[in-house]
Amino acid sequence: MSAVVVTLPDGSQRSLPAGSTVGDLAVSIGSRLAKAAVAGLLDGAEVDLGATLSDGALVSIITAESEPGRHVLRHSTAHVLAQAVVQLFPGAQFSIGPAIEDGFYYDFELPGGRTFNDEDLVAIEARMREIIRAAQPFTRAEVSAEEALRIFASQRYKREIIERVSNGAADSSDSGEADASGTISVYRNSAEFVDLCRGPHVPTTSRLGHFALQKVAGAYWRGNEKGPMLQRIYGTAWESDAALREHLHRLEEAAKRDHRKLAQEMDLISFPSELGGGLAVWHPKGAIVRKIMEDYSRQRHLEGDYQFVYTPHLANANLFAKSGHLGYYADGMYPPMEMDNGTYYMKPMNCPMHCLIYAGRQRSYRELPLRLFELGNVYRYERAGTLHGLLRIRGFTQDDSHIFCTEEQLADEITSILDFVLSVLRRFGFHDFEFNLSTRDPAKSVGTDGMWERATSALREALERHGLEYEVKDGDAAFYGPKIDIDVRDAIGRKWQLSTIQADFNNPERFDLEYRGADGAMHRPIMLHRALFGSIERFFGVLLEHYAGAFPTWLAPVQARVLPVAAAHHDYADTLATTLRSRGFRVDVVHADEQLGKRIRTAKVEKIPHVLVVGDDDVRDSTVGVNPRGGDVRRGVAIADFVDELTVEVSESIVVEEQ
RNA sequence: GCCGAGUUAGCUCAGUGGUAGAGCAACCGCCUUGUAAGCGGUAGGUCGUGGGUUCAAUCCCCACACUCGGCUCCA
Repeated sequence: MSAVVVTLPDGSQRSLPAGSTVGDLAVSIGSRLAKAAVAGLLDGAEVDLGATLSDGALVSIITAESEPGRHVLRHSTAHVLAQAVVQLFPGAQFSIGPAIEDGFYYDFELPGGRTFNDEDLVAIEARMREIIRAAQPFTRAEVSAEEALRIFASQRYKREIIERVSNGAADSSDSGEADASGTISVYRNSAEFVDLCRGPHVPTTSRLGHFALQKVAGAYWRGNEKGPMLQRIYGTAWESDAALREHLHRLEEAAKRDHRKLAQEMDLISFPSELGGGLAVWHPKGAIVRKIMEDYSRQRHLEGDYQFVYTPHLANANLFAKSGHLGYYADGMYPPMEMDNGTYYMKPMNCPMHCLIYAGRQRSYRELPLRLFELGNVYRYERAGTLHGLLRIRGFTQDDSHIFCTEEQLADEITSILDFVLSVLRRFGFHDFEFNLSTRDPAKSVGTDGMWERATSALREALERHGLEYEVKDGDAAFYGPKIDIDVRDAIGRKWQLSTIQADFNNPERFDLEYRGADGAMHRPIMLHRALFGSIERFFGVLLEHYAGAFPTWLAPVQARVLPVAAAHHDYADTLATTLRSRGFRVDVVHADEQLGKRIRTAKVEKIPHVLVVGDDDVRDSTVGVNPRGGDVRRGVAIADFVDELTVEVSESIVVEEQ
């Protein structure tokens, strides 16, 4: 009997009888590995455990605890979901069902336009568990397009995928169903259920089970909003019940940080429906935090040699025609207003107006880089279904700057902007960044190849000077130039896109911007768009979630609350508050109309950084009892000492994590 | 914009084809408080808005507004 020799990831070699499978290899290595195995990697390609080993292959085992392994579990669970739906809803069309981050989904179309409801999910989940208990094997077969079309004769979406694959027209939206080589494979896991799939899958449904169905949602077939709307069921699946529970717990924790909930509870911001969708009002406690953010931003921009400008909310349509916004983004703008001398629009961006300021007089190379800065209010008509608290809003404020510079200055300027951005974001408690470089989409862009190349390489150079890792997003740039987007990770690891630095050679052309060079000739400047917070509203929402409402002391709406133990201490408490306010701190007092324990609890629930309790001892000794958020109570602290501590804490923006 | 689910007291939520309830908050008393919920009472709602069905609608139907979960979009 002949043998195959394969190489493992550690470089060691193993010999197995010819015809052995990846699963046999796992068994030969060890029983624990065999138990954890869900698929294999054979010469770089993911395969089923049942795949036959080829001589000389490089093989590794994919286990359930790895991300690729969970991906397999999730994908297989999606198949079981489709099988359950097809059984429970005869005539259901099933389209695609990929694994996604933390879970999976599957898209269906039910006969007669029926939709899923919550009870359906319960029934579907029960049926899935029956299928899993039945330990049905996933059996792979490769078939011809003709045979696949016959197998899926009653499944219009599957037929469409098969036709695209066999025409060589498959794209990323077909991934998971078939591979780009045009090989069509199907997986059968019972007599009555077969699905079109590239694989790999777990060997039997018994390997699944640590899953939960989560929600139903509409989703367009192939993501095309002109196409049919399918019913999507989302679920999550893990390698163990412990991992599943942990994931569900993480979701609960994230829900507790929801900025909309916190904004309501903490009386920071609201969205009165009388005002209209996507429009927020800032209540006093939200507004003071915003003011501090803005004051800090202004201070940093002054230090950074930016010049402040102000521009109106409305502008004549001619301006937006000139800037190209009406051509490219009219759908995202509020509808026009007809006025006596023309048509006006709410501004969706500040840049056209900043261009007018630049163009207002002749400019010299000696003025460049010219950095204009504005906290500019803009209005964008976001479609009704896309609004999302402060994170997607129709009226917002950009910390917007437009920098006009020469092409030679570009790389230096971007380099210093990167320093500036990261320094500001760190002050707000973000330390984990990811950078994306978006490049040209030739189908949707203006400017010459040379300009795009030079601007893109300037952005790249700035990233590389800082030694920053970055991902290139091909074709993601705006129509007017390449950009760097900066994502941050928050306290619980979620990613938020915040800052952006964008090169623009379109607006300088459109506005015919020029400067007199050292050579005496006129030259065209390059413009950079740059926002750090992006939108103040959105940034505030992200901060709320990042800190779970427990703002660091420098940002907290109320930095300290004074609680007199009894009415006899009211005067002392009021005097203490006045003293602290005179030192620039935000302090309030709650008199002894309720018991102390109750008032302390209220202050803690409000996440106030310092609760100051004053009683007889304090009146006698000019001291204060300090109860910090997340720290230990100290009695008898001298007022002067507390003022010093608070001063240091605010200036160093020490973050006191909530317990 | 599309699919689905919602909207009841200031907040969080029960509830019913015969015009509504809890907890917290508010207000008023009592308690005089030393580090995370003291006790009692009072008040508070055109049940999102507008139509329709019905003897009767907060409940059923339709439209609209807003919210939520997705899809699509995001300069």
